[in-house]
Amino acid sequence: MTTRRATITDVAALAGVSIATASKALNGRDDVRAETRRLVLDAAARLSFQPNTLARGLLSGQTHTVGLLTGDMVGRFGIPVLLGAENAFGAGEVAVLLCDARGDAIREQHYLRTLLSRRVDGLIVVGESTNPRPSITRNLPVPVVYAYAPSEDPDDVSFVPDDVGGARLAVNHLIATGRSRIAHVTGPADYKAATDRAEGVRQALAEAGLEQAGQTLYGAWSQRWGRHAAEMLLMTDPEVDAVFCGSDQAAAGFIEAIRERGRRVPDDIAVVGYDNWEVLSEETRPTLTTIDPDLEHLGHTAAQHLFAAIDGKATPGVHTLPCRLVIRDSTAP
Amino acid sequence: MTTRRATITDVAALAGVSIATASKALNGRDDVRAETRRLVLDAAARLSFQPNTLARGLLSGQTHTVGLLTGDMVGRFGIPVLLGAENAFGAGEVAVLLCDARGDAIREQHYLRTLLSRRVDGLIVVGESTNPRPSITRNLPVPVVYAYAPSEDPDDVSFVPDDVGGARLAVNHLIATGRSRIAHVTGPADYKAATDRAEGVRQALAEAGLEQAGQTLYGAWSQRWGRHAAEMLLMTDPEVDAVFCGSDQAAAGFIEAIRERGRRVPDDIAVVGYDNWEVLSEETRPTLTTIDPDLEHLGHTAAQHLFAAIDGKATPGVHTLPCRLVIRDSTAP
DNA sequence: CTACGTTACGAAAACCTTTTAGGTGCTTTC
DNA sequence: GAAAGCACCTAAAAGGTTTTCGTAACGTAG
Repeated sequence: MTTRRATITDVAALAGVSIATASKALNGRDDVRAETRRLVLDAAARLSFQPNTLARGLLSGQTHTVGLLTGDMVGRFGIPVLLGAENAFGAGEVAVLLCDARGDAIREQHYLRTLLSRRVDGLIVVGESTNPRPSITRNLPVPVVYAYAPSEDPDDVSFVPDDVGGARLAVNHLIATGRSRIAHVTGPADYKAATDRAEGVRQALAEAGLEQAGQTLYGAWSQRWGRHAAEMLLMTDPEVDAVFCGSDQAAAGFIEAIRERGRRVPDDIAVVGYDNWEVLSEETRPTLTTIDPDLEHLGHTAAQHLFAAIDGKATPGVHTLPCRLVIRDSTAP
Repeated sequence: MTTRRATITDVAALAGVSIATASKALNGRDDVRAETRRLVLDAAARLSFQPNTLARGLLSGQTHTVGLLTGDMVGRFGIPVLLGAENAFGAGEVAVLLCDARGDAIREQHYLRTLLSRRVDGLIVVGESTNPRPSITRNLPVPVVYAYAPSEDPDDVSFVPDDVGGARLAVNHLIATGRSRIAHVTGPADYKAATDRAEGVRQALAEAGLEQAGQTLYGAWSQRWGRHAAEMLLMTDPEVDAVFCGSDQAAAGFIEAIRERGRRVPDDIAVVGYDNWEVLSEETRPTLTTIDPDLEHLGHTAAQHLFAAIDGKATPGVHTLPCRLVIRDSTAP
């Protein structure tokens, strides 16, 4: 099994040429006769030669490798971002070094050193919430792009989903389907995602000249909170005809609870969720209209801008990426 | 920002010693006076020197990098395995190159070449189901470990969860809490996970001298199927007093459907799920007793055995790792 | 004083590839 | 017939680090 791997020297020797010629033949450069090239290629194939990327990188200073530093991969939101990024890199012949710091700043520093000593060409930092996070860009010899969680430093390059816009999409859809008593149930108030979405609700209702039904109910992202919020809302605002929930989980709980109390969805109350987490949004009864933050696309975009930054064309600032409305049965007319 | 990075030559020059001495000082070898070492370390710190891992790897032939080749990361099961592996590697100063082949054999070959040309020390292949997958080990110059999906070649090193044992755990728990009319609802019959669990059910019931309530119901892994199966089961075997579901999703649907038909959980019917997918198992009412396949541990173990294989101590064969029973309210006595 | 051992350091080779700067033999041009 | 141009190839350097071996200085034993 572990026979020494063939080097370009072996290939050159077998082909009967110098290593310089072998290199040129293998890399498709001209200055080499067609017949000679065939000779070299044959030799390479016979030895199943694979160029040593390390040597190449050592020479060129470019490793075609990027570091993917995630704060906490256990959560649900980092994964699609990571996936989109990996996809974009893979297509560009760039390899991805994965580092999960697990929310530990010490570990993050450690990984950062590791990545730099491996001479990555760039870094992408994926957060688990949209709350801004400390910048690591200072004094770094490589470009950095932040995805999902933006950097606290506005001069860094960050990509975040447009939570305000997503909420507006949801509310406008509810208005368009004839609802006018619209409530908002969402996650903890210390999540920027929650306050941003609440702001989007405010904007959309104001533009339509409508009053929000009750206060925004901040709680948790869970199904349990959705059930609880439903009970509260049916007591305080019984005439509500639509609810926009800040997560699909809350929406699922909400639907479950109001169904048990005999309200029909969407006939009595229309419900919109957030995240388009399909294991939930396609399994509720009725299936759930929701906002898809398009995280895979976000990861992809972040990766592409990292490429640009590596080529010296950075685009500083916090870039906001649009969400999509996915209409299902919980708001059907 | 992009000032040239310091090399060991710069450090040596600043410290006024040769690069050989600098190297020895930095790597903690003896043959260097304490005072000289301090000089070198100071110089390194002042230049914020970071050794170039590429150069080191080129020389030693060891890159301290492993490839993580996943078949399809979109799914739910690969992620925890990957996480466990990443964790084990990170602790061992080994970096992880992440490649998601997205179920495409061509892409997998491409990634494989990439990884080999980057001179990874080893490879870990993470599958998305427990169905055996084609081996890639043939003629590879580095060791490979398969996690979750075993290799078709029994001489390879594979780690899989013990689905038979997990099912036995579930059924024995039901028997221990006094149930005797136990049914089994699970996923598609072309999943080894489904047939293995069905076999575990058969074994546990046989050992206890009990008959299974009805046939094993093969269907899907979804909530929808759980609901559907509940309706079928209440028709054909109304006296059933416990159900073991092959997934938490099916169990959630099952509970929902029988609650709507007035059966109480666990009083009338006890329910056990599979996967311990906490967003579901802790949100059902009542919360769900389930089998935790301990996938993070599986990934961790696979990584450790890859280390061993790199050191020449491979452990061929398919290794089966135990699952854990997590008791919650859906089976409480 | 010679022979030898020890300690601390330096010179140079090695790892593998790409690129630069020639070099050789041939054909074309005036 | 000489100069110039062309096509094809090679030697050597460069990239950053580790390691092996050599060397110098110094002390100790004979």
